[in-house]
Amino acid sequence: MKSENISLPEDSEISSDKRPYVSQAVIKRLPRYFRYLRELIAEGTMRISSGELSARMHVTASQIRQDLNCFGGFGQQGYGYNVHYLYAKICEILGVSAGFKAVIIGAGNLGRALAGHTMFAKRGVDVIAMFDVNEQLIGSYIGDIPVLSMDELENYCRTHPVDIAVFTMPKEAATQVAEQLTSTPVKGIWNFTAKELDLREQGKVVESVHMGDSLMTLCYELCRMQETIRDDAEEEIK
Amino acid sequence: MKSENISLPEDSEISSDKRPYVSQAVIKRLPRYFRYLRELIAEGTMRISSGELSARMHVTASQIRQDLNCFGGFGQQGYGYNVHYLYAKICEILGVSAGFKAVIIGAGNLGRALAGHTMFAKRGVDVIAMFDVNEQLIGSYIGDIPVLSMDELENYCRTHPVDIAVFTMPKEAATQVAEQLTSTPVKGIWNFTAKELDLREQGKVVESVHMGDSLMTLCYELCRMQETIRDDAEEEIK
DNA sequence: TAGATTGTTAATCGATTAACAATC
DNA sequence: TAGATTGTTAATCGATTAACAATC
Repeated sequence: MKSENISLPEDSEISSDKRPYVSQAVIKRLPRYFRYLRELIAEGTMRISSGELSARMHVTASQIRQDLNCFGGFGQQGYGYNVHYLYAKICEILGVSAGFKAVIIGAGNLGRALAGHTMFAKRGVDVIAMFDVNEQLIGSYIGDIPVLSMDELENYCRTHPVDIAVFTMPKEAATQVAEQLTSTPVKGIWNFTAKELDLREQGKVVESVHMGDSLMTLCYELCRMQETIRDDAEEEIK
Repeated sequence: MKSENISLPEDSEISSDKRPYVSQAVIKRLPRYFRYLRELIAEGTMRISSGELSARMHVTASQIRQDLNCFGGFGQQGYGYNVHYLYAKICEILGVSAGFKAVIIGAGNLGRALAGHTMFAKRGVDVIAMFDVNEQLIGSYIGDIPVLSMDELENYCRTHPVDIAVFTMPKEAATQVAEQLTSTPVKGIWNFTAKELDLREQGKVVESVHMGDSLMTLCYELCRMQETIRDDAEEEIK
């Protein structure tokens, strides 16, 4: 940063520069960069150009450079990008080293599938507890994660540094649980229920995994495919 | 449709009209319409205008009309949309009545979570079998879905009308299983593994649920939120 | 008929791609 | 220095919104 004697303009520059608008389109692509960079590291690749990466990821080199430059100049002209450095930067942007703590609400199959997944650890998220209404499960452990009673949820979240609540309980409970979390430090909901939640007013972020929507997109594509086959067959007859 | 005596121009019109380009952006929104229409039906609402629906869904009325008109004029001037009719049309577009059959590959927690879900039935997809390598599970039932040996997968898919394979097994197996499916009638892969699959050359559609990406998006938002809080605090000090 | 609301065209906005000067 | 590749600006492309004529 250039040092100037007049500090006022620089100060105001920082606060406006610090939060440049990054479009949702770019944000949604960041995790994909994260995955590919991990792959490159696993392969032992030290450096990569936007051109090489674009070939691998099936996107344009231009887009890669454009995306990365939303957050700063991570590359070097004539050289490309240092894989380790770029990965570190992406991790920083995505909060991998932020030490976020999560609880899973619902210890059914889905909750257990997530609890047993390496996904959280890979992304620096620490799952510290699970909650369920099932008396049979309360007190047990899934891996090394304790299953606690739903009755304790609110109190637990108030007395522990929980950042994220993962919603894997039946969707009927979603609204009520969301309410219980209003006065806790939980700031993010990772929602697997079909219920659409809007907690912006409570100052919480909701990220939903709409599995049903994904399935329907697949079905749509299958329909189009069948149409194409049928049309081609008709074309044949002609 | 207006009837004309000269039929040739009409014929060519149909084949070019039948597959109008529908953007990915529109396609990704269709399942959301599906969900809101189900909600309206459950509430007993018979008719809705694009304006009312837009308020509910937090999108513009213009977008709703634009989206729906990609597939045809489902509304009526001065009236709006008949909820049941529109729902039927959306179902048709999304293949809800196409009778797609699916198999789930991997009877672990995730596979079982999906098997027990109402999601498939609601979308007209019939899960007819599950597959696993675990001898303990083979021969058992999850709900009314039989768990079969992975060894039988290829043969089963060849002798049954399977449209969709759901990938819930460890990601290490993804490529190999995809290969096993090449010569089967399976045309769609619903992929829950972190492995990126491109099976366009084999004429298959892949729809992936990248849960890890979703989690990272949430973490990104949490980071931004914390930044804002910190910045506001600094602002306070000044 | 008058009012409402669609279907559709035109205007705007944003995101992607191309191009190239800067620079390692 | 010459070659390579970034960072960034400008051009293009596509998606969203606005507007309104058509029409129920």
